[in-house]
Amino acid sequence: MSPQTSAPPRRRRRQADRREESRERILDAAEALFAQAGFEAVSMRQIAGESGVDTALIHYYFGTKAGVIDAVLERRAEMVNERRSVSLKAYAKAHAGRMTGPGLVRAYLEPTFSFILDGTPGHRHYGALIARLNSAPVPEEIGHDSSPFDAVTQRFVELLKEVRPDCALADLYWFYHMMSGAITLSLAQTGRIDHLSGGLCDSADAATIVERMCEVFGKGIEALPPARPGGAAPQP
Amino acid sequence: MSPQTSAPPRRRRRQADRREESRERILDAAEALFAQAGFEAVSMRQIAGESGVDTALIHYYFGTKAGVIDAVLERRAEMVNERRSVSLKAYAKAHAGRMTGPGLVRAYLEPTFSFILDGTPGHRHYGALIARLNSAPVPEEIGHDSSPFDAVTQRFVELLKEVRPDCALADLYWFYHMMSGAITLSLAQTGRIDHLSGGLCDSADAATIVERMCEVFGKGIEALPPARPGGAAPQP
DNA sequence: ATTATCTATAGATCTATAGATAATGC
DNA sequence: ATTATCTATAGATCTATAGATAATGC
Repeated sequence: MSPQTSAPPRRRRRQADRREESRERILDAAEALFAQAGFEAVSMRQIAGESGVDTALIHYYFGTKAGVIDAVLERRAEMVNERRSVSLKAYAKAHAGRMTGPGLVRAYLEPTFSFILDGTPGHRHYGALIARLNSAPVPEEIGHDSSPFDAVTQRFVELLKEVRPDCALADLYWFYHMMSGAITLSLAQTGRIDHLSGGLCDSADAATIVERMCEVFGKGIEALPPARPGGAAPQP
Repeated sequence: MSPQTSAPPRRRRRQADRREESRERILDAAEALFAQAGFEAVSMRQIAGESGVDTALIHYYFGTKAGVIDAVLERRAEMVNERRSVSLKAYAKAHAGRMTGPGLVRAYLEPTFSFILDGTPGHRHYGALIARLNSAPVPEEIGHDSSPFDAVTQRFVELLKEVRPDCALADLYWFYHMMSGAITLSLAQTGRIDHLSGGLCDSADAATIVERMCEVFGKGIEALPPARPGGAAPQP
């Protein structure tokens, strides 16, 4: 049944292909190891061992260890970000003037969870890695130029403001902060909630997490207080 | 103005005091460094340097590097946990039969935030450290026997069940998971929300965080769905 | 006599690079 | 001629311990 009939359809791989394959193998291994043990706990030798190349080759492609994690993050960051951005834009357009808390929350969460938790093992490792980075102080030398993410976040807060125009901006940022914490812990996939719940919860069940988060945060945003006159004056 | 008049009131410190002081200095330095950079990124030499002792002394007191972080965590864990436990018990007793979402959430959050975020710098470093550990896979070799924390968490979920007896237990665990994420990110004190909000939010403002969380999660718990007949049957 | 602390160092890493070699590209 | 890959190693760590020394305790 093997299609050995015709001449081998793909000839010896070209350099560009081998290059790309080696780079990907290195990044896959690094992504998994960094997610599992943290950047500092992983050695170049381990990455080399896991990916079946020599440490010298990793340096050849990525320069330094910091270069490796930068490449790991860059490889997926733009796609997540782009999906979030598109989803928010679509929701805002389709529901202009009648956006709801749960609807807006879902527009933000859906692409995140479906891309990362429902993706390949590599995507899940990436999620666990950014959860780690997100819980560390911001100027962490390595990777993580957060500016593209920040733009989408600002847009999300602007839309929150349309759902709750009476709220102080600071409180909407706090609301985002809470959601962000819940997202981060979910992407971390630590297995703690599975253990705590005696198996009732499954960290990998992205659909359920999204539903519960839409409910809780969609309703929760209604509970934010209206801007207090004593507080910082909303911009006129 | 210096009270040089009387003979030095405290005589040469005894061994037990010096021992304790050295241990504390080491733990303080380690706590701060681990919180800032993560366990693996910190060397025994750094801890020694920061605390003004030799690396050999750290090994003398704590055996290994893992022993150091164990001691760092143990030093504060019980107090946080005890405070949470007492607070929950008091709330449950005072409001038996008429507990509310916001009230119960506050009973859980208050001791956590007032103890850690409003404590000494050491307490805040401890908060940032457990935030890091919380975002890492669970069997992390080091420290963190979570069982005492787990007991209080289980109690909290039981009380949630009294507020929302119609909910599936799994969904109450998911609710706890979301809260836990928001707590974790708050304790991490990464400064991201301060930056994102252009200074409108202050990560160190424990009182505001607690208020907003009580509002959002106190209301949010109302949004959880009632147990679905198709789902796992609630225990009779 | 015991305990706290320091000196010195073994032994095992780890990152990074220089330089050789083999394959592909033109 | 260029590019991918390996060999070998320099140089800088890092954890941990053995053994000496100084102070306290009894």
